[in-house]
Amino acid sequence: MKKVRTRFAPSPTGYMHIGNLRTALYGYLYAKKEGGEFILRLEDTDSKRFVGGAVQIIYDTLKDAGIVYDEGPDIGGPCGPYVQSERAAIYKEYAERLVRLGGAYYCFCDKERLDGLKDENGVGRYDKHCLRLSEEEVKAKLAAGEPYVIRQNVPEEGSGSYEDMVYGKVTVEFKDIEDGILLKSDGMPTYNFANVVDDHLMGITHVIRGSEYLSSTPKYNLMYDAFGWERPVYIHLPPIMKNAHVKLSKRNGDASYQDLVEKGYVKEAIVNYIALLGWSPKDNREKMSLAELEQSFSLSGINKSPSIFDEPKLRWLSGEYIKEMSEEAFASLARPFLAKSKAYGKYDEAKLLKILKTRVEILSEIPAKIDFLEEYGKFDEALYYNKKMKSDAEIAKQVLPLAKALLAGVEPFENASLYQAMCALAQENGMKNGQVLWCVRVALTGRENTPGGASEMAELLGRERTLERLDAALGFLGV
RNA sequence: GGCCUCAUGGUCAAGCGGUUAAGACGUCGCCCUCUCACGGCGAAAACCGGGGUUCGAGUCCCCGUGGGGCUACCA
Repeated sequence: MKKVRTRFAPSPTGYMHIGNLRTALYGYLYAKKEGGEFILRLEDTDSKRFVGGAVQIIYDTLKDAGIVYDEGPDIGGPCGPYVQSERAAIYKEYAERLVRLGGAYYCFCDKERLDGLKDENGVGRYDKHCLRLSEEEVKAKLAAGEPYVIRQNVPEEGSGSYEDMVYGKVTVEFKDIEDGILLKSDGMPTYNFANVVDDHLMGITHVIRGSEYLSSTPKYNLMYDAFGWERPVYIHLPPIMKNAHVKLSKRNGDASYQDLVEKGYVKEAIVNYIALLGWSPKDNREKMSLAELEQSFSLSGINKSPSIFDEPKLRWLSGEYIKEMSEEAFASLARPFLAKSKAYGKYDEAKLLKILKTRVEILSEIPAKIDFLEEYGKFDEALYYNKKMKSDAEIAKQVLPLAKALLAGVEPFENASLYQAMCALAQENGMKNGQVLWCVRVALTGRENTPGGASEMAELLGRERTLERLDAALGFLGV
């Protein structure tokens, strides 16, 4: 059995979007699962689309996501170079060979003639005009230095079929395929050609790519056949959609991997989530580490239909990862976001992290959750009202002075003892625990919702600030 | 327009001729509870339509409808 070799062949034209990452992930997972190799190749044959920095983003993203390749531009390998723009001579040689084999031909048609072939809707295929040129004519034109391209010679009759691992049998009539350009006039190959040559030369056994190539695969097979090369196994992936009609893409400003990380989604959750977009394991598990994915990945679990990227679910997964994370791991992930809060550095970090851990799903929620520690000012008395607690501003006027006196002396000034003391206070005054606790919490924070109860908030603020705020709250109430 | 392809709750997604049509997210309700959250329990919610095939169809076939893709000297 031949060793499995898969590849991820992105075009460095910008950010790495989720769909791209998933293609890379599946290629990686399949190779790992089969004990094979995963290769990174850069498809930069279109100089017009080159975007500076895009290559680095690809390296960084893969590395960050834990997708490691065995061969690639930056690490080398036996089939290099792994950058198509550095392989121009190779494509030229193979294109010429394909011409000799009858699978392609030189074409000297200019733009005007080509445009003339199209109808008012811009539809119309090449008419094989230059295929009829004699060998001498071609030689003469070449010698005269006329610009040319090399076109694929697609049969006018018959059809091509192949068995896709996820979509099953796909057949396309040759008459529906145009004689596409393989080698451009600038000497660079088009994707259609480079991809075939490279996949063969790099020993790729399984081609994993988006479904947009489903119907053009027969023409690639025509080339494999003409060269006498073994066709790879094809695995086409359904698209990931932004909504029912639009594919997820950076062009639309949709979330890229980097964006998601910056928003504070846990990386492992992102990888986990995109693995589940278009694929599911036999046992239907959802939360899986990369290592687990490597174990359970299977082609048979790949779906055919497009799936919509659902941020709420990713959010949930991210929260799951946070909850089961160690304190230390959470601390290091949370710190940069903690630093964005005004409260940063002014409170016991361990205590902050503790109350945050079960309340945060994405790290960027952190600042807003603790800003009340530093943002405090007059607030609406209506906050004291709570039907279930049976509390309101009037109750607060009674509770707060008592609480202030009490809290001045509680030792230690910690959650448990504070809670106990406040409950005792409630009892002594014939009140419900909630009446005291609710009022104190509101007085201390000025917020309807806070990441913890009255006693936790008090501990966090410390005695001094707690008493200050109680005073201030009393002042707001006009007491 | 032509060609390829897809179609189970709002979303992801099991199912691969016989099921009360899983599960997860989200939503809603209840419990826990010092708010929020966590945790626990529960509910609502789906086989695009029409023809076949079959004793029996979400599952197979055809047509329709709707979606996506390709139809570039882009990948």
